[in-house]
Amino acid sequence: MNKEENIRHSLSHILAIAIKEKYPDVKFGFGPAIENGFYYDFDNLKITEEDLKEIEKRMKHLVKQNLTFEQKEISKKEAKELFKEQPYKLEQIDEIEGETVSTYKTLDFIDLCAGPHIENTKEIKPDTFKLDKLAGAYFKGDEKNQMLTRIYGIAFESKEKLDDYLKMLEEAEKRDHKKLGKELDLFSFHPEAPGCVYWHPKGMILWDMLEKFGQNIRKKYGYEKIKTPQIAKNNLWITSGHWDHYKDDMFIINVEEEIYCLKPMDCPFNIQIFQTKQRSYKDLPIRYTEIGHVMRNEKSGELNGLFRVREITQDDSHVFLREDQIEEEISRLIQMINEYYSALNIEPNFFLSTRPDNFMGEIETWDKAEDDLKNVLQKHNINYGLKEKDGAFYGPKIDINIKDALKRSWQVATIQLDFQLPSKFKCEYIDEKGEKKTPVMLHAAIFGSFERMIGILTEHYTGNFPFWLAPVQISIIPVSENHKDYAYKVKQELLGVRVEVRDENETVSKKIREVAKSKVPYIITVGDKEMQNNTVSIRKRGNEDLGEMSIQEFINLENKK
RNA sequence: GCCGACGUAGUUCAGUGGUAGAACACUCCCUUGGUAAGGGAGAGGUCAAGAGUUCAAUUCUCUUCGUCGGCUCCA
Repeated sequence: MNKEENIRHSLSHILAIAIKEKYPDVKFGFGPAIENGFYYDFDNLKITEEDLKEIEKRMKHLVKQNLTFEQKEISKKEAKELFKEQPYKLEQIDEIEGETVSTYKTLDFIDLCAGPHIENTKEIKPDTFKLDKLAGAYFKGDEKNQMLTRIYGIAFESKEKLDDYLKMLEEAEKRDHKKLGKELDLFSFHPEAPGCVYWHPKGMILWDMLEKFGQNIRKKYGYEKIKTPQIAKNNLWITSGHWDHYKDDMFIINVEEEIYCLKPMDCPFNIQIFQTKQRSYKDLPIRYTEIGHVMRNEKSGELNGLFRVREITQDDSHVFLREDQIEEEISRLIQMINEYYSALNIEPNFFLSTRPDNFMGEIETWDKAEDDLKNVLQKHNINYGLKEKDGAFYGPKIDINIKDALKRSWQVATIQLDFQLPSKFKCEYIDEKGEKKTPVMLHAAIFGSFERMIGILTEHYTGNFPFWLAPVQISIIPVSENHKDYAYKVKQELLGVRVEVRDENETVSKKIREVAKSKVPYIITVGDKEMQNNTVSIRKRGNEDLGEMSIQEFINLENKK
């Protein structure tokens, strides 16, 4: 434990004291140190963000009193007597191992807490922390439990570090894809279709380029493109097991007294295509890829810009294979993922997600599947985190997460190893002995969804998309009316490049300003000089003047990269 | 879904219990231009929607919808 963490932990304790003074009847939950600060959960606390200011003031006052934290181990029996009015603390006492529990005392406030804390609040400078925001949070993170009121604070060792953090938040705001999406005219949302994206022409270029980029790589790895229905009868998902797990989150339509669903995922359809023929072991692996439009009724509070939508477009793949092909095929997928993300200049963070509580099938099968995934990760020397119990109900997964501007982690790519669905659907192939066998299935998405990926990329590049992705690649600004024709001539020579000619009746400065704000990679200016020399003057995004050159010189320059 | 904050012109935002404001964008006119805003005029709003309190509500209260930050969830 480092000092900063001790400070944060101690501040949560001080927060509890300040709250207790003003709201004597509160019940205390947990109050840990977290990244960038701390929080404390309270029950029976009705409070608004307005009140936080006063509490923060009181905390600063308390900190200045040079208060001490006295640690004391007491017996569980003693603790239960001490915390008899505190139901959440009593529950914690029962869960702590051993005969004694640790308490910390400051003034006359005693908290159940393993610590450690700093020794004295004089180690905390009042200008290094502040209360941040309010949130509801379920006790122990379980939806079935009571929702407590959580107060978040941010705290650092020094004012400089706090200021750096606040500055990072400010910068993150500028990178926010929801803001950039509006400014760069990429997409919009409307109240009539919450969680569904309206793609504008410029956003659609990003989409199309990414789709092409992805499909080219998929082709190279032997994937064949398919397309499957948007709605289907619910028995399909009863068979797959999704109905049991997710029916509340599916969009359901009644048609002629039957129940249809908007498809929430593509897998069963892929299986049905596999089943249209008798398959030989020699046919495997069969690799399908699909741009899958799936609809999931995500809870309203979970929607978040492009990161969490209800209408999701996955770059989905399903591979049917023999057991002896598992490692090789997963290796190929990892290779493919690395190829994608290195081209996008993004570092993928790998995770292994293991068997959830509501799993389908046999534990032995799961253990083997998890081992298979581990082996491949190790073979590729990949450092991966563990997401325990976070697998799909039909199989464990390798997930790839990427952080947004606010450093929140979002799952993008996923590789899922599935022994369950093929057998649920009685999928089979004929092996070399002429016997029927059930294939294994891999589910994989590389972007995850186009929506989320475009959100992530927008924040990653702060809207400064690389040349190949930029919706407008070059803006040509004619200096005056007389140079318009030449500007269009230059445009014609830049065949296959997304070029716009800014010939509206405005000053050059103004047009430069507008184009620069729209983050176009290159600005070409043409006037008398260029017309005479048959050249263009080029300015690169970021205000770098490349000077005058011929169009061919410019093309060579960009191609070299 | 839950907790909290927010919702005023196309956009970014002021503002008020008594006829609704700016900047940018838009339209028109002047200007024919050399690297981040040339000048002028005009148009544009049921102040998210609904209900209540009030002589009067964009402003106060409640409900609904939406957005954001968390929690939960994420096949």
